[in-house]
Amino acid sequence: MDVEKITVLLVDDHAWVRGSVAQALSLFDDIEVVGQASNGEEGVKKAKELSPDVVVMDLDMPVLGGVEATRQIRAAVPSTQVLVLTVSESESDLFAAMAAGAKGYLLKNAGADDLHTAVMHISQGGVLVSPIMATTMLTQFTEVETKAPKPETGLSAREEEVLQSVAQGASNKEVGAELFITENTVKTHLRNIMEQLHVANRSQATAYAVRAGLYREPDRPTAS
Amino acid sequence: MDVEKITVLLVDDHAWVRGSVAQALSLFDDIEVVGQASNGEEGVKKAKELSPDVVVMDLDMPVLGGVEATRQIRAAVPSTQVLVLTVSESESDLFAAMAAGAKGYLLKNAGADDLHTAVMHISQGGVLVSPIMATTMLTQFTEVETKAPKPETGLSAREEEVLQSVAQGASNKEVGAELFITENTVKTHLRNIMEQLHVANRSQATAYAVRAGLYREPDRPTAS
DNA sequence: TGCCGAATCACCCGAACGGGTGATTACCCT
DNA sequence: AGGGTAATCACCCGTTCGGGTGATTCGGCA
Repeated sequence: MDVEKITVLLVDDHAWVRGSVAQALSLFDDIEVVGQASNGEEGVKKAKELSPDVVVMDLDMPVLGGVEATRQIRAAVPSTQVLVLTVSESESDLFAAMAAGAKGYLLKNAGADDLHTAVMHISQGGVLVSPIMATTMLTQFTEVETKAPKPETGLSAREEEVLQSVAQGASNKEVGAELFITENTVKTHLRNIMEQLHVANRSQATAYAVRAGLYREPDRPTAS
Repeated sequence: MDVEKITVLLVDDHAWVRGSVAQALSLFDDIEVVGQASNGEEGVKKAKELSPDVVVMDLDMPVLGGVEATRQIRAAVPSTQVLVLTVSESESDLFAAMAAGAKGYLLKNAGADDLHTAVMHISQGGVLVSPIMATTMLTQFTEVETKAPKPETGLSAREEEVLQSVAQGASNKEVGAELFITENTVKTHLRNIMEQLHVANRSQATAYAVRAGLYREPDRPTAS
C-alpha cells in the first residue's frame, strides 16, 4: 500500500540543520526528502511546485518567517501539511504556528525517531506537539474549552473596549475619540491585544472579536 | 536510561479488549501492564493504589464513565497520565475527555504500533490525538465555526475569493500570492468590494465576511 | 459588430498601521 | 514599603492601506 514514499520539503536557513534532518530522515525508507529551502519565501515557492506531503519548517528565518510561510503554504497547497521544527519554546510561537495551520510542533532536540514518527503521523492528518510544549498547549486548550458562559478573552476590560471599537472598523484615531484616550494609547492597547490573541493584524483581531461575539450589533451589512 | 518500564493500567468493561490491548503492548519491552479494571470506579481505585505511568481508558463503561474516571484519576494521581482508547468519534467525547485531563485520544482501530507510540509519548508528558479526531480538535483550537447556509454577497466569484483571504488577515500582497495576481489587482478588487459592501476599511470587510460565514474551510479532506 | 462587465495591472500619494522603545501614574496585593 | 499590573502617552520608522486615475484583455450579448 505505501509504495509511495512520504515526500518532505525542508525549510531552514541553516544548511547544516537541513543536512542533519535530511540525514536523519534518510534512515527511514518510507520518507523521501524531495526539496530544501533556506528561507520562508523560497519555502513557499518550492512547496507550490513540489506539493510535498509534509513541510518541515523552521520558524526563525530571514526574508519570510516560518509562521507566515506556513500560513501561505496552507492556503496555497492544502494537501501539504506543515511540521514546525524549532528551538523556540515560546508559547506564542507555538500558537502562532498552529493558528497559521501547522499540524505539528517539534523542538530541535528531538531524535530521528521522533522526527520520523511526527512526519508520518502528520502526513496522515494527525497533529503532534513536543511533550514540553504539549502541556502548554493543552492547558490553553482546556482553558478555552472550559470557559463557556461569558466570552472570556483573557483581555483586560479596557482592551476589550478597544477591540470592540476596532472590530467595528474604527481607525486608531476614532477608537481614541470614542474612549477618550490618545491614538498612541490605542496603538499600545492594540499591540497588546494582538499579542495576547496571537493574531498578526487588525483584520484577524476583528475576525476574532466577531466570532467571540464581542461586538455590539450596530450595522447590518446589506449587499444591495 | 529506560531501565524502568512504563507502567500501564487498562480500564475497559470488555475483557477481550483488555486482553488484546495487553497482548499488543506485550510486544514492546519498554511497557508493562501492571493492572486492569472493568469499570471506571474500579479504575480510579486501582490507579490510586498502583500509580501507573499511563492509564488506557475506555469511555463507555458502566458504574462510572471514562470521562469522570479520568477526572478523578487526574485529581487524585497527578503523575498518572490518561490515554483514552475508544470507538467514539464524537467531538463532544473528545472534548469532554480532554477537558477531564486526558492527554491522548486514540480510536480502537489503532494498531499496536500506534498504541505503543501513544503510550510512550504520553508518559513523557505529550499529548496525542488520533488523526481522524485531530482535524476536529485543531478546528476548535483555531476557532473556526461551521455554518451550513451559503452566503449571498452580491460579489463576483473572484471578489469573494479576495474577501475570504482578507478576512483571514492576509495583506494585499499575501492575497495576491494566494490567488496568483498582483497586489495592484487585489487593491482594485478590494476597493470594489468595500464599495459594494458599503464599508470603509478592511476590518469592516472582515467583520462582514465573518458574519456572513464567508470563511474558508481550513481543511476538510478525509473525515473518514 | 460594437458595447459592457469582469478581471487584470500600473502609478501616485497621503493617511493609517505595526512594531520597537521608553516613560509616568495609579492601584492592588503582600 | 515594595512589587506587579493596568492604563496612559510619546517618538520614530518602515510598511501597508485607501483612494484616485487610467489602461488592457476577454467573453457574452444585443
